[in-house]
Order: sequence, then structure tokens, then C-alpha cells
Amino acid sequence: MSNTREQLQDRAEHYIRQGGFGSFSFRDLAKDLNIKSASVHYHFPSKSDLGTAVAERYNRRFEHALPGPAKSKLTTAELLRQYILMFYTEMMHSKQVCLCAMLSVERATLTADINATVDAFYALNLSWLTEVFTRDGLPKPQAYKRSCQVLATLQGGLIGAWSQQNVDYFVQAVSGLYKDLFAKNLRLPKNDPDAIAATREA
Amino acid sequence: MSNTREQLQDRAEHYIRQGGFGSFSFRDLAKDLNIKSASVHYHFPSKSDLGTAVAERYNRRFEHALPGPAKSKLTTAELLRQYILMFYTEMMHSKQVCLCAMLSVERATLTADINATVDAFYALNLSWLTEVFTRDGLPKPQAYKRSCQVLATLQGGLIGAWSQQNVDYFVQAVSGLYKDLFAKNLRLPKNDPDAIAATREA
DNA sequence: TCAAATATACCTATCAGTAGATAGGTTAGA
DNA sequence: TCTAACCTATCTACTGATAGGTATATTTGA
Repeated sequence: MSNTREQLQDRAEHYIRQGGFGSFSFRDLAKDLNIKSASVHYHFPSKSDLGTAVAERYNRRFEHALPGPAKSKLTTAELLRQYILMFYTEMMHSKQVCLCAMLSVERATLTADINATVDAFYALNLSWLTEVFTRDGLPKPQAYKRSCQVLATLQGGLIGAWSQQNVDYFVQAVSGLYKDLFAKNLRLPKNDPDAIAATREA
Repeated sequence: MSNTREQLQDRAEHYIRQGGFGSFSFRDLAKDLNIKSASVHYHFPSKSDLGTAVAERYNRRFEHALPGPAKSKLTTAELLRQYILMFYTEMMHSKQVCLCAMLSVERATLTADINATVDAFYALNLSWLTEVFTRDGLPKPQAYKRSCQVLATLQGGLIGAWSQQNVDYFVQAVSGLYKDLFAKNLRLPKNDPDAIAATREA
């Protein structure tokens, strides 16, 4: 796997998660890597191919980072906390929004390939969450309801925080949710002032 | 106020709420109204002007639709139900996402004018929600936390439902939230099968 | 072993299409 | 006669994409 190909995906993901799929061109990517736009087409024949590759890579990364709920000895509350942290920390130090939240919004302008990969993201997350909630005896319909609620709050929190350039919005939204679910406070790593400042300036 | 100007905003809002600000051109609008793109520039000199006008109009509409919490004799639960319904019904029969959720996501590519109007949307909603929650004695920090949670869930729910073309995702997420807040079920108008089918096909 | 063939990763040059925007002309109604 | 609301025509900039060339490295076969 060539390094260039990976770097192109890195840059594309960066652009998508800041301004959406339409916010960058092959020439932008080329400039970033000091190559020509025709060379970008060598690695990804079409922009849809690139978008699909980036989204698939994102899903794989997400899937790999999810703690296996069945085998895990962690409590449900702790599993959920780790799940929330995945969103939180990535936002904190990459100052970016969930890739699939961005692509969700642009759905009408994207190719079927990309949309299918975004669909897979939802399926992946909802099935993991449902599994977690079902674990301690919650009936499947309730577990599914909870899953939708959690994912919606997380994505909505990210988008609102990004829009207002205020990480606290995310923290407030999610800690409210967590308390409703587990009747205890959500512990998050201390708000790093540098990261927040960096988010503001971006 | 010319009719054309209003129609242009209607069409622009429609495009934005389906595919984002970058998903349409002045030529698209011109075609929709059977005029020329130069005439669109007559009404809105720049695309930023148009975007700002559309977002401001959206805010005004939202503000007007919000029931005044102070004077209202409705319970907090009922006020919230009505608030939720604003998002729900608009999604149901316009098959579209919250305008500001779309614009939030594209923030990095938009002008300062548009972004300021989106900021005003969050301020407007959060202050209304906070006022509602404060009404029955909830301390301000808790009320604010609730407000972030509610708005995040609603916007995240809309985006997820739009992405998956499945209204039920929104309903699940929001009814979960509502039950946490008021310990009773959220009553929503029956899912209109036609509207859902229409959403799926779009 | 060494030349021929192939593959990889880039390049130049260019295409047709579309974008937002502007200058300046036309028309119809007050 | 003035102005609002359109028009034609055109500009520059940028988009994704393609054709075809080059240099380097790797693999293959006699």
C-alpha cells in the first residue's frame, strides 16, 4: 500500500470533516502532497472512489476501536463511556466532526457508493449499541430506541459544538444523556484549554 | 416585497436543506423560476447575500413559531412536545433537514455573514429552551445542560433519519429523550405512511 | 546473468462543463 | 420620465476527468 494513497485519504478526510465532500478538489490534494492532480486520479480514478475509500477506512477504524461488548467484563455504563470518549477525544484533538455526520448531510449530492458506506456506519454503530443495551436484559425495542437516542445526541452534539466553536455544547449534551441513562455523572478527561482554543481559532 | 425574491429564497432553502449550500447554483434557481441567472443576481448580489437572507428568514419563522414560555400556561412537558413537533412535522412533510444543521456542517466554507446567522439560530433555540426549563425551578446550569441535550438530539435525529431515509430513527431518538425528561411517552401524530414513503424515494 | 518486458508512480497538456459575477441593454408600469 | 425587473453576452476561475508521455523499479525468461 503506497504511502501517497494513504496520505491522500488523510487529507481528504481532513477536508471532508471540516467542510464536507464538496469543500476540496483534486488540485487541493495534489498541492498538499506536492504532486499533480492527474496523479491523484492515478490513485483514485474518480472522486467517488476516493470518498468511498475514505468512508470505508473510517468505518474500519471505528469498528476496530469499538470494545467487543459480549466478551467485555466492563459495565454497560463504562462501555458507553468509552464509546462517548471515542467521539469526544477525536473531536478534541482533531478539531473535526464525525465523518459520517458530514456525509449524511450531503447525501443528496453524493454517489450511491458513498451513501452505502455511510449507511454501513449507522448500521455498525446501532448494532453495537443495541448489543450493549440488550446485554443486561433490556428488551430489543427499548435497546434500539436507546441506541438511536445515543447516536443522535452524539452526532448532534458534535455538529452543534463545531458550529458554535464551543466544545462545551457537546459535553453538556452528552453528560445530560449519560446521567439519564445511568443516574451518575459522566467523567470526561479535563477540558484541555489548548485544544478548545485551537478549536475556536480553526 | 417582490414575489420573485421570495420564491428564490424558497427554492434556495429547499436546495440547502436537501444537499447543502454548495448543492445549487444561481443557474439552478434561475431555471426553476424561468428567469436568467443574471436576474437572480439582481435580487441577491452575491450567493452569500442569498444564504444570509434564507437563514435569517428561517430564524424569524422559527422564532415566531416558538410558543412564548413565560406567558404560556402549558406544562413544560407540553411546551417541549410542541417544540419537538416543530422539527418533526417540518421534516415529515417537507422531507428535509433543519436548515441550520445543514449550514452548521458546512461552516468552514461559508461566509462570516451566514455563519453569524447560524450562530443566532443556536442562541435563539438555547435561550428559549433554557427559559422553559428554568420556569419550573431548575437551576440555570442544569437548564442549559438540558437545552444542549434536547437540541443536539433533535438535530442529530434529523440528520440520522435523513441519512438513513428512515423517519423512525428520529422518532426513536426523540421519544427516548422525552421519556427521560418527563417520565411519560411522547405522543406524536401517527406516522403518515405516504410521507415516509415519499421520504424514502427522495 | 543479463536483457527484455512489465508495472508503478508520477508528469504535461488539455478538455468540456460549470461556477459566481458583471457590464450594459430592454421593457413595462407608475 | 423614472425605476424595478428582467434580459444578452461575456469574463475569469475552477471543477473532475482523460490522453498520452517519462523515469524508475521490479519481475521474468532465455
